[in-house]
Amino acid sequence: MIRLSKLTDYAVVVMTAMIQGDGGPHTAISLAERTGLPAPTVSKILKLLARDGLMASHRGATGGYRLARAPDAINVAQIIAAIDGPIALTDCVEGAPGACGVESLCPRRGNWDRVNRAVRGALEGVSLADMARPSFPDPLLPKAAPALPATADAI
Amino acid sequence: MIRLSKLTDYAVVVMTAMIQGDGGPHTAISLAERTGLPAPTVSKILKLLARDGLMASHRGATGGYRLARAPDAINVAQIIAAIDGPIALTDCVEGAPGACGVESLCPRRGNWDRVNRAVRGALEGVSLADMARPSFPDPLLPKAAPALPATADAI
DNA sequence: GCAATCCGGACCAAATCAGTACCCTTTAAG
DNA sequence: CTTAAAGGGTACTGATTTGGTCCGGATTGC
Ligand code: FES
Ligand code: FES
Repeated sequence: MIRLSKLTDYAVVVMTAMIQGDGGPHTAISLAERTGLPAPTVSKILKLLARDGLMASHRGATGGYRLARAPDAINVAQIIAAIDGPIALTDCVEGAPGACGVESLCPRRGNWDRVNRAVRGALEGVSLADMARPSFPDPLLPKAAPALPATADAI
Repeated sequence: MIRLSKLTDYAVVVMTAMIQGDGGPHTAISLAERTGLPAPTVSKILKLLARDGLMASHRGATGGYRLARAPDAINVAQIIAAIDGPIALTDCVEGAPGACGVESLCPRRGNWDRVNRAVRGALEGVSLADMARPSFPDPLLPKAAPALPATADAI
């Protein structure tokens, strides 16, 4: 299974929790209470998100975090990049020499970039606003990725 | 970084090495020599691929492995599924109750399926034949995923 | 000044993964 | 029939990554 780190999952939970509140700033502790996640973990996530510019932080006595942009201007790719680092599936990515142990023998160094690009594009097609929609049983896909004709659901 | 397991990377290396040989069966040891990977690891990979029907194996004295299908009839999603298991980015996928610890509080259970579908579609758009192409500096994307307007290359 | 809040990093335990080894079954060659 | 060569399966171990926690310091409002 291509594991997305659990922290990234939590990040989406926290961010959607912020959407549902009013526009005011949210403190890390209040978000932890509303999401049921441990407070230090929430704090860690918020810090990572703020570092990448997805959150606007305000220090001091009445400080807190706010979303830096509108929910539909934030996509899943950005959240993943903030928590897990750049989106690259393999070690043999473009700029890293010597990362892959067999690169001297492997004639296909760099072709994973095509895969990376495809995945990245798919992730950019899903916004935070999409994730925040309460539930949608129908596969209407109003603004998701261009819906390849997925061969089967269970691959 | 969304890590794809290193074994999956190796699987593509091994499979492309098979393409470049003649049509005859390849033994695990000969493939290990040609790819520079340790023999037990190659054997393990081949076993996994054979179990999922991507390889045709022949036992006995003159046995070996062959590709079960043409290179352009095998896509990256299938290889990943064979090595890493089903493609699902998060623990909170459709059929797993209790997998995610916060599911009772999280109102968005199941929305990750949209992301999963998008990624899966992107992966299905890249075939093994694409990966075997010696090198392609141009982003023509002859048969890759429908190319969303990627915002930037460095996300 | 004081209290509340964010900031940055270090730290540890648990889970996962890569790699290896072992033994069994199957098949073809001699 | 016997033997050797190859895949099939499983179990084990060390290394790596991850999730989660903690603490001291900086910043702002009351
Ligand atoms: S360089 Fe890593 S797979 Fe070839
Ligand atoms: S159920 Fe897992 S994120 Fe909500």
